[in-house]
Amino acid sequence: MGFKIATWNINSLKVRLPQVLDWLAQSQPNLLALQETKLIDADFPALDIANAGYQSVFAGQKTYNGVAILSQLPPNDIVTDLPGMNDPQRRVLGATIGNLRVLNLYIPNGQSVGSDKYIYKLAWLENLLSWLETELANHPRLVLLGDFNIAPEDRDVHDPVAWAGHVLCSAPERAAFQRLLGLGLRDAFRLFPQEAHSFSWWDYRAAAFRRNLGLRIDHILASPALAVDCIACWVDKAPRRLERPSDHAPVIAEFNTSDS
DNA sequence: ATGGTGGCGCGGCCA
Repeated sequence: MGFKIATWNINSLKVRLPQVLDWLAQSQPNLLALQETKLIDADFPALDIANAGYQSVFAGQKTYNGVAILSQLPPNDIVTDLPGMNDPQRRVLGATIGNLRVLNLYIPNGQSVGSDKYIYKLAWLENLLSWLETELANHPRLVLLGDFNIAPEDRDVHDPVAWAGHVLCSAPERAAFQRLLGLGLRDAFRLFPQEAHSFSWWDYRAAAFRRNLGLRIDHILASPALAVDCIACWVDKAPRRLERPSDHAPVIAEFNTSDS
């Protein structure tokens, strides 16, 4: 038997909880990483999620950010910060689940190239890269997943000319993504043939989803020892079609269970 | 059209 892991920026878990519960029931992932929960921990709907068969671990804050991992097996060795960053923003959640090290990330958006938030994003990525060297050394079977707020290549962008050099597509952001791949991580989505114009996020404005004007910024990266077991990866666009959707769709990766 | 929509929370920030 294999297993499925997923990531979904749900842009408020309070609003989207019914959609998350429906999606869990239909898709039956072994693990779902959420970003932008926008809930303090005291308000996290752990009971509703437990009734759906999933344990929860979460690092929340009011109004902005917030990450959570829902899993069928218990999470251990939980981490909620990048080492060396004293950051009140809740964007990181690491846990060991079964024989898998899971790092759920809500990478900063960056707002616009050159802004303070963009500088923060690049510094954040530097800290992430340093941390990952240690994490990968300690955990051969590691998955890094979440909202990266980076479209790695032009084929991940509906209009690469219009987006050229802009935030989410700029050269320093893409270089940071390539350095993640340089650590041996594999972009699960690109391990397989995919339809052209495959995206994971569409702006709420200008009927972007209907016109498929999107970006692929939500990713599942697998360490070498895990990537060899990956058998599929896809975007599930169905939740983006619902009434009052998140602006992101879930991304799912499926793996064969390793013998070793 | 230098805009547009959505969440939070009630004015303005963030995406």
